[in-house]
Amino acid sequence: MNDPLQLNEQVCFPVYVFAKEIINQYRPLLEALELTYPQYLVMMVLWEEEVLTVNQLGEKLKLDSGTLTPLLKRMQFKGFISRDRSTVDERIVNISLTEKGKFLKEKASCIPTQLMESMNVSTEDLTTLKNIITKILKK
Amino acid sequence: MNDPLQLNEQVCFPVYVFAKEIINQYRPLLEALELTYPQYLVMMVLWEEEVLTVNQLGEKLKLDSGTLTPLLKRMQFKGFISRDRSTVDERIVNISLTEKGKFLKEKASCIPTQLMESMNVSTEDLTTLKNIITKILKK
DNA sequence: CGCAATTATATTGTGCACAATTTATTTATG
DNA sequence: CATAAATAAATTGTGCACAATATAATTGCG
Repeated sequence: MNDPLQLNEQVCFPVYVFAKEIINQYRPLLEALELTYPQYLVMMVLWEEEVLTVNQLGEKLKLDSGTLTPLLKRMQFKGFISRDRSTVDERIVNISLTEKGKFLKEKASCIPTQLMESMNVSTEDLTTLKNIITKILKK
Repeated sequence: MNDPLQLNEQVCFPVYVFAKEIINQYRPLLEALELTYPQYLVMMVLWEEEVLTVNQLGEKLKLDSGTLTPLLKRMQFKGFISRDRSTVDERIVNISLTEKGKFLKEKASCIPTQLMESMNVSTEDLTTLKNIITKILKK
């Protein structure tokens, strides 16, 4: 009988390493766009929706204001987004794309394909992976 | 045709969220042992091997000295490990368990089971997950 | 209306994670 | 043997990630 307190026995450790490895694969591609991986996630959400509150971004990306506030300030400083406090409800900060931010989508268009190539995985494994993880996360 | 630059289309995003979620599930369990997740990984390796250099730890855990040095200092401060510069080769720092560190294994023994319960996943999905990820990481 | 509870964001503090560089030691080579 | 190259940790700096708390605005209830 194997010791469950062994690294090899763990499922969580490969997941942890894999997540880091994905971000490392993204890094050089995103560097060309002056984005980090979490910042790229923010951009993806905004390319879909244009305007979102900090809260809504946090719900979609599973990040809290302690992470998002400084991250968004850095993105604002780089000119990709603007942060505007709502006049209707002054507690709310609306995040929207600048023109520069909108244009960035074109430059990013090749990234998903490039990443797939660099990971070199079958589409089948990828869908299985996604399905299982999504199922688990639903709880 | 779907836009590949949409969050829903991504496989990487669920992996990223899942990895964070795993660590969040561990957090309350590990807090009782005064360990963080990366520190727990170090302990697991040392429970298997007793003595390892910083480099060897880094290879097993896929972490570099910039991460490990301060992390190991915190673990030393808490009294779980000792850090001893090798007399044979003074570049090397050997990491070993203290008595307190060895005893901690008993307190940790219930963690794998508890975590499985809190995640509430079938063993089957878990093995599939592990197999796919391990296959990808081999490259 | 007035004030307590709630909500939205920001701040503070700790701990990774990693790139880039530095320091110290060891090894290999001319 | 001297010194250049390589190796092992440590340091520095940036950027998450999250807990805990603070601040400010809004809502709801007596």
